[in-house]
Amino acid sequence: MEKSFKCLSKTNIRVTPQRLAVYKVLSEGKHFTADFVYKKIKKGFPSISFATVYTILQLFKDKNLVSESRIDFERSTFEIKKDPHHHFMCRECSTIIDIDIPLCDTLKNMKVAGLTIENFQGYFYGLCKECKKKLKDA
Amino acid sequence: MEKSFKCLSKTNIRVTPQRLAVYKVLSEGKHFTADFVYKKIKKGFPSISFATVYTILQLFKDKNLVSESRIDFERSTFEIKKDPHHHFMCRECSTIIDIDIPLCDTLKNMKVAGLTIENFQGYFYGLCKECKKKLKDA
DNA sequence: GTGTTTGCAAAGAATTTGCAACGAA
DNA sequence: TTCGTTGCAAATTCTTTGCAAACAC
Repeated sequence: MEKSFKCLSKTNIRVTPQRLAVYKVLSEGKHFTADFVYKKIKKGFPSISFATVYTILQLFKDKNLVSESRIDFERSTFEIKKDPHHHFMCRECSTIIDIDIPLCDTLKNMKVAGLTIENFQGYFYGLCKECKKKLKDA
Repeated sequence: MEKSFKCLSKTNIRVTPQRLAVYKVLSEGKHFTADFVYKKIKKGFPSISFATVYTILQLFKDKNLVSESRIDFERSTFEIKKDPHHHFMCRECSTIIDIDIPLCDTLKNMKVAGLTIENFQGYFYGLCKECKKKLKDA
């Protein structure tokens, strides 16, 4: 019936209000810190605990429902798992943006010195459109 | 006279034994955590403080002498700054290995939605040769 | 000499853990 | 009922900070 509910039960985990709440926040499609997810849920669900949010995010990662990124050195961000893509973070406003460029073949089929590559994350840093404008005008 | 000394004074920072020590450890060319650098120095220089190591690593970063990587989500690693390259980390033994493949042109000259890309880090995850063998034999 | 750097201990921030109470199946 | 999940508070880990003493130039 409900989409979030389906996604969760599909992975054979027990569906709880807390898990649904975390999943719904992430379903907005952006990149969120654990802290942000916690605060957002807290509003409509005051009894939720920080530790629970962390536990759930970890569980979702294990079940391949979400992926974690560390483009921001200070803290992890989480997003609903989707097709492989890269990330950009603005050095001014810290906004994280998806970059949907295909991996070039050298990267995709890479075999280096016997390494078995299972996963690749491209992190791009720089200035977003708005911050570039702001800095130029200043 | 000494190579490390030259590298440091070149950037107009004061040359101290602590800074030389940190620089020498990093000069081994691998990827080290702050903790590792601290412990390594501690042996021949027992009075050195953890805070000093962090301060120095930060300074070196500012002066473009070293670069920081967060391929390991848990902690930062530092290495002497060199030509742009990527990193691989083994999911079994956590070893970090440089990957010296050229960026393909799509990545290098990328302009996406008005973003100004200043820096790019490619993080690869998987199994190193040794761990792959170990797992296969087991 | 003087302003910078160090060492210490304490603070901070993100994340994890132990455990009793609670709740989904 | 039963075992998995939650909430809480405390613990851990990494990193930073404030400040007086020590030191490079």
